[in-house]
Amino acid sequence: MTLVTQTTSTADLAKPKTSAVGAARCTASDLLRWAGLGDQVSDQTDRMPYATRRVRADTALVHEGNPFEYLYFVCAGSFKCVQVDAEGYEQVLGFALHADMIGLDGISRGRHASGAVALEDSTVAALPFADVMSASRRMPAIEKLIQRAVGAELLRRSDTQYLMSAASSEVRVARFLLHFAKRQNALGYSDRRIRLRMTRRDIASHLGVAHETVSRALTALQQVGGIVVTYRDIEIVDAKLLQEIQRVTRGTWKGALRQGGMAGGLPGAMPGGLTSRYGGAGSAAAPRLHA
Amino acid sequence: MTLVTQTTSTADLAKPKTSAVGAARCTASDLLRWAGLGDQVSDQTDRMPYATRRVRADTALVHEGNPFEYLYFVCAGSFKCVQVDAEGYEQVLGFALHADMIGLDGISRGRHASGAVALEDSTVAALPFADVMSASRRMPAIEKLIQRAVGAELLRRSDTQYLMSAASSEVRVARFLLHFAKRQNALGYSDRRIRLRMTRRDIASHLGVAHETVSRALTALQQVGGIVVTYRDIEIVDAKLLQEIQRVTRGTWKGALRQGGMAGGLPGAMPGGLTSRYGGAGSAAAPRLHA
DNA sequence: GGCCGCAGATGACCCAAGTCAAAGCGCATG
DNA sequence: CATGCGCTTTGACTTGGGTCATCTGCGGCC
Repeated sequence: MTLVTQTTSTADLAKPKTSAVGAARCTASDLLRWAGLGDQVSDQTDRMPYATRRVRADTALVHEGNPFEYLYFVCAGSFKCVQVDAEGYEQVLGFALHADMIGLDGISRGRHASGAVALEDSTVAALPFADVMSASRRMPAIEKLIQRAVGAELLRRSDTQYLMSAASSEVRVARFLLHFAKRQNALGYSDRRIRLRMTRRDIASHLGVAHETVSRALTALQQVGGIVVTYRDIEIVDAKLLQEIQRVTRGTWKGALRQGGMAGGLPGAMPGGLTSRYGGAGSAAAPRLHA
Repeated sequence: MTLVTQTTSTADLAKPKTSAVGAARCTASDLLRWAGLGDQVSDQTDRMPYATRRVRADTALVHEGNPFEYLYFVCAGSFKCVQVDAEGYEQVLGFALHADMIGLDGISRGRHASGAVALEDSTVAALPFADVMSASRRMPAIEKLIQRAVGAELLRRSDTQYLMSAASSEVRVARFLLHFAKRQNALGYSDRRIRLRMTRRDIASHLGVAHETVSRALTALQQVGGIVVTYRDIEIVDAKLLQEIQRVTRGTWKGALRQGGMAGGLPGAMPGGLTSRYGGAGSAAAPRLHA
């Protein structure tokens, strides 16, 4: 789904430079600090100014197919990385958060293999690739930064394949949430409260399911007491349960948890529930939103 | 599917060094030539000897979780890259062919995020990562080699996500075949005759479907005249048709080809055939392609 | 040479999830 | 403040493909 027509996004893409709504300067030291390599900062790293760009929500930072010139380091905000197929459908390859690198997939062919669209107003450092390479030859800290970025990117791709390898949609969603929480946690945020910046459609595309299915899966996970959903705010109330669900690659997790391991059984609100499809008998305390 | 128990593969994994059935030496020049960068060879690149290892079919070159020390360059043969999940199921992340690099995903954490198992008797060059990095600092050709390897790896991952983003299993298989043919072609082999070294299960795992479904999809693609299947030898007899099928991301390709574009309809060998499951009311003029 | 085991193909059955439809809500815009 | 569009959720219906089961054929092994 998510047929790309002339939505706001694409409309904005048309205007060349609109996406940059501001510019500033930062140095390699800033990069290192942002990347959590603050201890590697030396005085020489300070003499490497790079431009930063502000990118408004829903505008493209990188266009698929455009020449590869810059690597972008996410200083603030978040992006979705997308490919549009021949039929015009948008495939979400992944999400780039703070301290992630965007554009690495342009290295091999000199053209960006995927596009990047801001999910919120964001700031990136634009690093001319040639400069980065020469800098990394001179400065070990920069080399390390690049290595880490590349490694992280590869890991993210593996993780995505892991997400999509799950048979059940609820398992995919559970994995996505846990994975997302872990990434947020690594950035210093809570690992219990997830603030999703992307739509259900984006998540669905990323997981390879229909967007309605994502909705249903979230509802189901909420009904068994694993999470509390408030629009794009997700609170993980039973990480252990999610972990159990997430482990199930084949078949339905209900069966697996029932008979097999499952530490402490299912939490409170579910006696014989989950019958019909997703909890059937409903009940389970009318989950008010807007907590 | 593909529950990893004590199969031959795993049994072999147990024995430490068994996988290496031979060793030899090669130089950086050899690497560059293998990688198609022969014109970059200079006399200084000759002074970099690396060990090569022979890996027997069904034995592991890299074990998931083991310390990351070497990058492996595939000199001959092919591998499957796998992750084993908590339940013991094997997920095939991708296939490494001649001139591909194995082990890059160990960079970020210092441990291999995935394993690699030889699909046939193969030969790799084992490159100590530290050496590679220092060499690339001194020799632009090596730096380029690494860059290309990283870029190629990232592209392969994108391609995999593209494979798995297709809704229909037949489309996934069509994409896989075309993708595989293209890779073989880039290595100088025919782009019409595909010699699969992996089992249907491996393919199925890679595509995220059941292995029976891969069988059925191959049969279906054969019945519409797109390919001819002889065990693990696949001949692409109508690339154009496969291309059309491959484009369809959502829904069934039959519908899409019927009504929509589809250059010339379906080829000869299907009068009323494919009725039961795969073709429905048939009809709609069956003009041959093969333009 | 005969046996065993695994790869592959195919049929039968059924359910998870895709598709279509509709309704509520929120946010942006004029 | 009114309007409208898109995000989200939920229901009903349909089906692709997962699962289970069987059969064949090839290859390795004793």
